[in-house]
Amino acid sequence: MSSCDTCVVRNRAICAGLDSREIHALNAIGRRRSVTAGEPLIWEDDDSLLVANVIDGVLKLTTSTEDGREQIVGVAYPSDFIGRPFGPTSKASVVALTDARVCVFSRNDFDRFAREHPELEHKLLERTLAELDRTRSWMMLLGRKTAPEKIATFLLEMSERLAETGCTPSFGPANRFSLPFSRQQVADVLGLTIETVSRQFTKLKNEGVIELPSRREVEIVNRGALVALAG
Amino acid sequence: MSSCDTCVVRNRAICAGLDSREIHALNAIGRRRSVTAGEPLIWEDDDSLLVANVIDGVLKLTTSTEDGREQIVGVAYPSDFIGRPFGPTSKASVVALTDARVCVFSRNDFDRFAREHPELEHKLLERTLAELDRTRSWMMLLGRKTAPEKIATFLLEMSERLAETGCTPSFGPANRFSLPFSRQQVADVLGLTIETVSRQFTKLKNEGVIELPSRREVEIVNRGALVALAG
DNA sequence: GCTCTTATTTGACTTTCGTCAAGGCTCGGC
DNA sequence: GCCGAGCCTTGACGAAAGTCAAATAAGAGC
Repeated sequence: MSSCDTCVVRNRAICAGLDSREIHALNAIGRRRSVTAGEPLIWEDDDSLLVANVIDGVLKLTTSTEDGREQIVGVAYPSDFIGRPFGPTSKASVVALTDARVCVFSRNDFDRFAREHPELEHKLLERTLAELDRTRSWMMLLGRKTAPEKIATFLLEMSERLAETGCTPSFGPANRFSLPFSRQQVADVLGLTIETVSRQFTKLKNEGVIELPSRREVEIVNRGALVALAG
Repeated sequence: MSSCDTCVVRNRAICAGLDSREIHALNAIGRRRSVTAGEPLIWEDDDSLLVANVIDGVLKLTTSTEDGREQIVGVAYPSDFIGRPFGPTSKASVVALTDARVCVFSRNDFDRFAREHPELEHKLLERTLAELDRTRSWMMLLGRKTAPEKIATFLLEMSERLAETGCTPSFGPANRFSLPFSRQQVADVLGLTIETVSRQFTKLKNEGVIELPSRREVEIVNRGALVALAG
């Protein structure tokens, strides 16, 4: 039995739509790998040339300047695809935010397989287009929103994306969730400093918009206010 | 004779790789359209549901907040693909920066055609992946770079992208070029205000890094300095 | 339960960039 | 060549967010 048969993201990842023979072939070139929180999967500039599907956990995609400033340019959740098939490798690191399991492929193997399976390429295309949309709306946030707007937008996005992840069919956005990010990582997503993030969180708490039961936990108390603040 | 036969971007756009029968079929569902500078091709939120290839000219992709702040989230040059095939339409406007010619398709027609032509989907996938890379590196700029760094990076990128456009094989980046952007539009690309852009341009001119022969013309005098400033 | 390490919060101060307000320059039309 | 509308530049000022420094709190390991 191939590990794909028991894969929890089998029907949501790009593998969906492949028949059992194809799945078997794909399984033959891939392997499962666990990554512990904080561990890198791909380094910026490395040419390890691998791509992967996220099975479980959350990973960040980052780019950095030489002097160490970091920007998180993407976040990968279960069923998301990671890496850069075809053409040049992109200059981004992938690091696990939580303990994670991924299904990795050598880029060459994956490229070859994909070229032979249009249905897979189509799934990948749809996913990439959706990711581009999301990335572009994040550009608006980075370029034009104020710190309070950024924080509000971020919390709303989190409440949606973390709700999707669950196995139970989601009933809309979650009002309470555990952030997969530290304060510094939130800052790296939003193009802010850790101090500004902290101050904005505190401000929202004092205004009764959110509760912060622990460092990573967030509870949205007044969603309407958050939506209004998001701009 | 189909208009594709004389198309100047025929070998660079996603149409490349299609055989003459396929090109004929694609030609049948598309039509050429001219857009004058400033004219919109797609409105944010409109469901005109069209996609297009850029033949000639430069167009901007923008998103806006309700209160009128604008962010340019992409720039389309000749041979680039515009629009959102498959799935929901993305909330972005497309407006011509210069007079432009595009080859437009109804989204439904295009989707159907693409699903039947894996080679075209593959080209589109490669293009979308490349665009995602570019967009992500722009996120780093928006989130983490200072105004001087943004301006320097912008000028270097312009000198590269505008060089590619020419018919003659490009000999590296152009040192003198005509910006397809007004100052306000440069500000909208970089997440700055028009005043800050103007001040930074003036500063670079005073430092002898660039020359500004006219409003839209830029000459890079000291590329090394610009690279150093870009961070 | 205690201690140590590390993340987070908070405060005071600085810097950068945005805002507001003139003024000047271009370029297209005559 | 002259005129005028719209862009662009410049200056003075203010506000938002960054920096630096210290205090506090939360977990991890014992």
